[in-house]
Amino acid sequence: MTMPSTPRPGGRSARIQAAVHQAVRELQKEQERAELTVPAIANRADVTPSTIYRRWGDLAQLLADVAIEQLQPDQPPADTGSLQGDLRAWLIEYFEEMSSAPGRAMLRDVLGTPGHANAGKCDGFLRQQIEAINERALARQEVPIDPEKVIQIVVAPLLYRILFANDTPTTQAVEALFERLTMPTKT
Amino acid sequence: MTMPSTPRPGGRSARIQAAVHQAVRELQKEQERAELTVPAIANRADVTPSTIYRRWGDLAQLLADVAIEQLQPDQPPADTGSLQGDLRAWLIEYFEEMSSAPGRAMLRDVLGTPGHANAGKCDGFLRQQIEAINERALARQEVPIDPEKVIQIVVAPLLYRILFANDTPTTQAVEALFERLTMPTKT
DNA sequence: CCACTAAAGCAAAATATTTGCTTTAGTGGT
DNA sequence: ACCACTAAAGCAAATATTTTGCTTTAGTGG
Repeated sequence: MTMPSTPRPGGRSARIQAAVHQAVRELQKEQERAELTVPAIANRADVTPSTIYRRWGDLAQLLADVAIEQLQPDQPPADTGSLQGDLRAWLIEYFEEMSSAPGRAMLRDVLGTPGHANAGKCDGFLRQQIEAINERALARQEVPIDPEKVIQIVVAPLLYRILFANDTPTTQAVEALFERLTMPTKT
Repeated sequence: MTMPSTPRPGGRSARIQAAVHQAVRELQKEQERAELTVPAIANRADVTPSTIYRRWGDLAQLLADVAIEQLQPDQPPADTGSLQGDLRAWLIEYFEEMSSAPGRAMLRDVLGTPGHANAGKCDGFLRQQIEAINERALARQEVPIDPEKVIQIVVAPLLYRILFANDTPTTQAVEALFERLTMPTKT
């Protein structure tokens, strides 16, 4: 039932994909976006451009693919000893990352791409992390929080500010929204 | 103090811009995005491609420019007789538009583009419309609503769903969030 | 070890983008 | 009304990119 994302996971395909992804990440750090071109990436990855075009279609889709990979959480949220602590710490860190220039670029790459699959994964990752926090909370006999609520009350407004208002939410702004989660009757 | 967006508003520049914008809108309706290319647009607009490249830089920026123009409200929100009615009606219509395929495409074009100026305009338009509703409310002796609240509580979560969850919010979903605005103590 | 297949390489062709220079349309001064 | 001036458009040659048909290679299963 496991449909592998690459038909031959252990082999050449995977190596090429890794090389191309790494080339993208390297070049993103080294130069302007304007010079981040498919031939340049192919060259750095020691691959022919046609390989990239055939596998990813175009630059936008490749960048979205790389962005998603980087957006994927590599660690579970830190354990601070309580659900509230875990959630607060994770939210602060998450929005610090998303407000940064590279974070914004990743969001652009993911949202600017036609296929919705990528944006959907972002949502998935977010929920996974919240679930992970909830599971730890359950193990501690705490009462879990509705992930949907976290997203609606904290995540969505902050992403709105980053995406539409070009605002960089301060830690205080994150905490202010966080409070609404736990003190639902307060304004 | 008015810095004109085009240096010679009444003249050739404006005509060319109009022709190019219209060409984009026409072609967007007629064909796939893949065939929506700068040379094709130039051809339809009876303009040389280099004009487009020099004025807009590339396809993405041109599309973002056109999207912003279309996102700009052409009418003030409908007058239903009360602030709540105006706001509810406007929100429902707004999210119907944004959930549609063309609406999503416009959001993609705007958000996928590096310069943040465009996304910022979206936020501006939104607030303008809310302000317009508030001004009418004031004229009716009603108490206005904080635009920031509307955005945080209703707009941001719905945009999140459209952008990240590929969800098409129902009218009921819009209304459910709308209620939170006016009944702040309820869940 | 051999046959099979999916994906990569290669190179030529097709497209798109950039660029230097020329031409045109609008602006302001007389 | 004319003339000089300028910003933007047109044009065409030079580059760069993307696409494509075919060949080669690496991994898979028998």
